[in-house]
Amino acid sequence: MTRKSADGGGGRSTIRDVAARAGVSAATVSRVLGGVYPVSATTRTRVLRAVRDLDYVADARAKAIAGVGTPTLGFVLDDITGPSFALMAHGVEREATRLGHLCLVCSTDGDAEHELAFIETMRAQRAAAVILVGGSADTPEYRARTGRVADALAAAGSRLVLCGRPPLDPGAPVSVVEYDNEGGAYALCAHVLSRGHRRILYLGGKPEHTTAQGRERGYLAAHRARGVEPDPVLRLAGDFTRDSGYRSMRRALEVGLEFTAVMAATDMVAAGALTALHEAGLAVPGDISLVGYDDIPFARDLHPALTTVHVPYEELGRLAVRTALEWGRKRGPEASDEHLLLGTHVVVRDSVGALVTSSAG
Amino acid sequence: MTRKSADGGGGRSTIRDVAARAGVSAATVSRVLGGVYPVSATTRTRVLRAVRDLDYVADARAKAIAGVGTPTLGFVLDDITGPSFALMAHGVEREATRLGHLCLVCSTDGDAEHELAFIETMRAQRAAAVILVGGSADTPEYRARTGRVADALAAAGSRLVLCGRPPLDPGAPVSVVEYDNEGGAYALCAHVLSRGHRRILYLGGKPEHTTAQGRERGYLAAHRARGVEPDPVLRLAGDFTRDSGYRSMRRALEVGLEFTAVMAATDMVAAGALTALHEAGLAVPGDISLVGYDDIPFARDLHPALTTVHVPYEELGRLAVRTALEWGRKRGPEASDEHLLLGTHVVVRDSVGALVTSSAG
DNA sequence: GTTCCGGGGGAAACCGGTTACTGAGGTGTT
DNA sequence: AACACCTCAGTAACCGGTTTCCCCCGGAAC
Repeated sequence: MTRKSADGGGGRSTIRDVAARAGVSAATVSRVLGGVYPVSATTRTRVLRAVRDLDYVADARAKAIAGVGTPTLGFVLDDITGPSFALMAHGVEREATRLGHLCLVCSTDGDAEHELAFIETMRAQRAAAVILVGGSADTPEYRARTGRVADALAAAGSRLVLCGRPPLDPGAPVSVVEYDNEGGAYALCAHVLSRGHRRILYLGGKPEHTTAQGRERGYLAAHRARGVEPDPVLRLAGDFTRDSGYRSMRRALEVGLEFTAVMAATDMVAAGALTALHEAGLAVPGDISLVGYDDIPFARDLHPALTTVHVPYEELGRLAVRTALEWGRKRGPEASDEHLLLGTHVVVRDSVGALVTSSAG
Repeated sequence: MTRKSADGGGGRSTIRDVAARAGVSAATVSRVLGGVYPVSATTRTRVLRAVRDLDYVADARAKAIAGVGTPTLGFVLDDITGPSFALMAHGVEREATRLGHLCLVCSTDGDAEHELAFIETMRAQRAAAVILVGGSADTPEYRARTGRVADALAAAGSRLVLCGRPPLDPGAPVSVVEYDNEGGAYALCAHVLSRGHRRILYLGGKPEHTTAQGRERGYLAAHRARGVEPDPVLRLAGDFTRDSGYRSMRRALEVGLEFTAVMAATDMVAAGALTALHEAGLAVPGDISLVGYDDIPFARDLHPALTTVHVPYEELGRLAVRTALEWGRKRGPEASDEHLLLGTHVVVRDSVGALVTSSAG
């Protein structure tokens, strides 16, 4: 018994098995399944019968190689566990399947090496596009290497999309869909400053991380626009996790830093910081004001509800795939490298109080 | 100029392009890249040179069809946005890539139709396994249909894995990796009862949802074990979102339900409920005690920190892929349908207080 | 100087599909 | 009755790889 088994439904059957069972050629089976080519009614039913009997499904890889496959799209993120990443991932996935694409996903845990490797895999998969979600370390080598894979992808007719990550060097064949990271931070910090605060503790991320950098820039710019020089002592590095916020806050309290407000780089960080503040017996916003960034769903369930910056993360993800796919369609003329910048807005809740100064300082 | 361009790096080149450029046959290129077959040093360098010049990467689909591809594994979840789903997804993804598999992902937003369609797509992709993550509506038709796709997958040498979802009818060729949903709820509820509470409001999920059912069973069983008959009025349906918790809690308060503690079906629901309680001026746990389920990272940042049930979600995801893949390996002998049940434990924080009754009730 | 051996590489078959080309058979027109 | 035309199905080439089979050629052994 060869592997060309004609058993009823048992095992992976090929189009030839179906053809044999229906007493026709493989081409005919393909045509019946494919749709448009004229096939007589009796043949069609015989073929469909065989297909059903064998529970046949055409091999998608073979179809793909023949040029009629479901297109695929790869996307990479740091860690699906982060709420804002999850939101973007959701947007990407929803829009991709809406447009009939499959999603290959990979998380890197911040490992640039791994990211590059995955992109290479996507190139091998002939993915229609690769979407890089979330910030990254921004070293010159990194930009150069990412630029190179962007070139490789472009040469293969694919496309690299940066989603929520700043552009590479100009000229790199990438599409960029990001939000106004710095502007959001600026507006948020301005809000805190407008309530009278002057010593605002900034709980940041990794110094080389682009998202952290953008938010810190906004923090600094808002200060300077008000004519207050931010104290460098008040800027703490960390990462974007809840635990980092908790630890940083505790340490700040222990070493006796002086501040009346805290601006956390993310809502997660803010959540950890809030817990540390509570544990220290400090009231928010009575004693200390606190703001976050991202407006994750949970932000409003913290106590007090967290004032933060809303970022249209899911929309960002959707736009990333739409951009990638549209680019692929109209490639011909002079497909300029798109760069979309979505707006953010601060959502004021209950976590920042007005600071009444005894005198006009 | 035909499409067989031999340009330097520009565009998708085939193995034949590389062969032509290196002045060898396609077979030789394949052998150089493949590894083991003896190839002379000079030929090897010539081929590698051509590969580099053309920036050639073998088409993964073609390799797959020839039987030497990177295996793929599909996984389906309700909504990546839910923290516990995200945790499982992370586990699945990490373990899959650790074992050298690619991940095709799809979220269904609870649409069973869509779930079935995706599984069919995975069958066409010849996925090594398909992992269904999270609960589902448990109707007889659903079990029957899922059983059928499980059969189809099994016939194709693939495998369906249910992760965090109860088994199908016995005999269905599926692997199950779940946690003790009911047991966790039982322990949690027992804890609340042990602090003196007798009227515990249960904020549940959709009645047909298996996860919701399991937790409710635990709630009921704990009551009965204590000899207290739970008041049906205290069981509210909803879904597993924060908003649902908020709304249900408000409504419960408005209609004047009497209770001294709240057991939310998930931490998300608990978070919404907590905010509603705060807004109503009720202290937790002073006036009302509150517990959740899932132990999502945020649970400890609520105020008060939430007592809840810890579920090893990430481990669950990892185990799901390991189970699936091991099954595929040892298929021969008498690959019994595995069923793993992971334990949970309640983590006591600050959200439930002791109820002092005026007299022994 | 033959024969034998084995290393290295090419031709061709194969994986599982699609599709351009070809041709058989039936119908309609003059 | 002859011819054109249309419908439908089969043959074969192709997609981009891998692998089997076979041959050629150089060196060692006799």
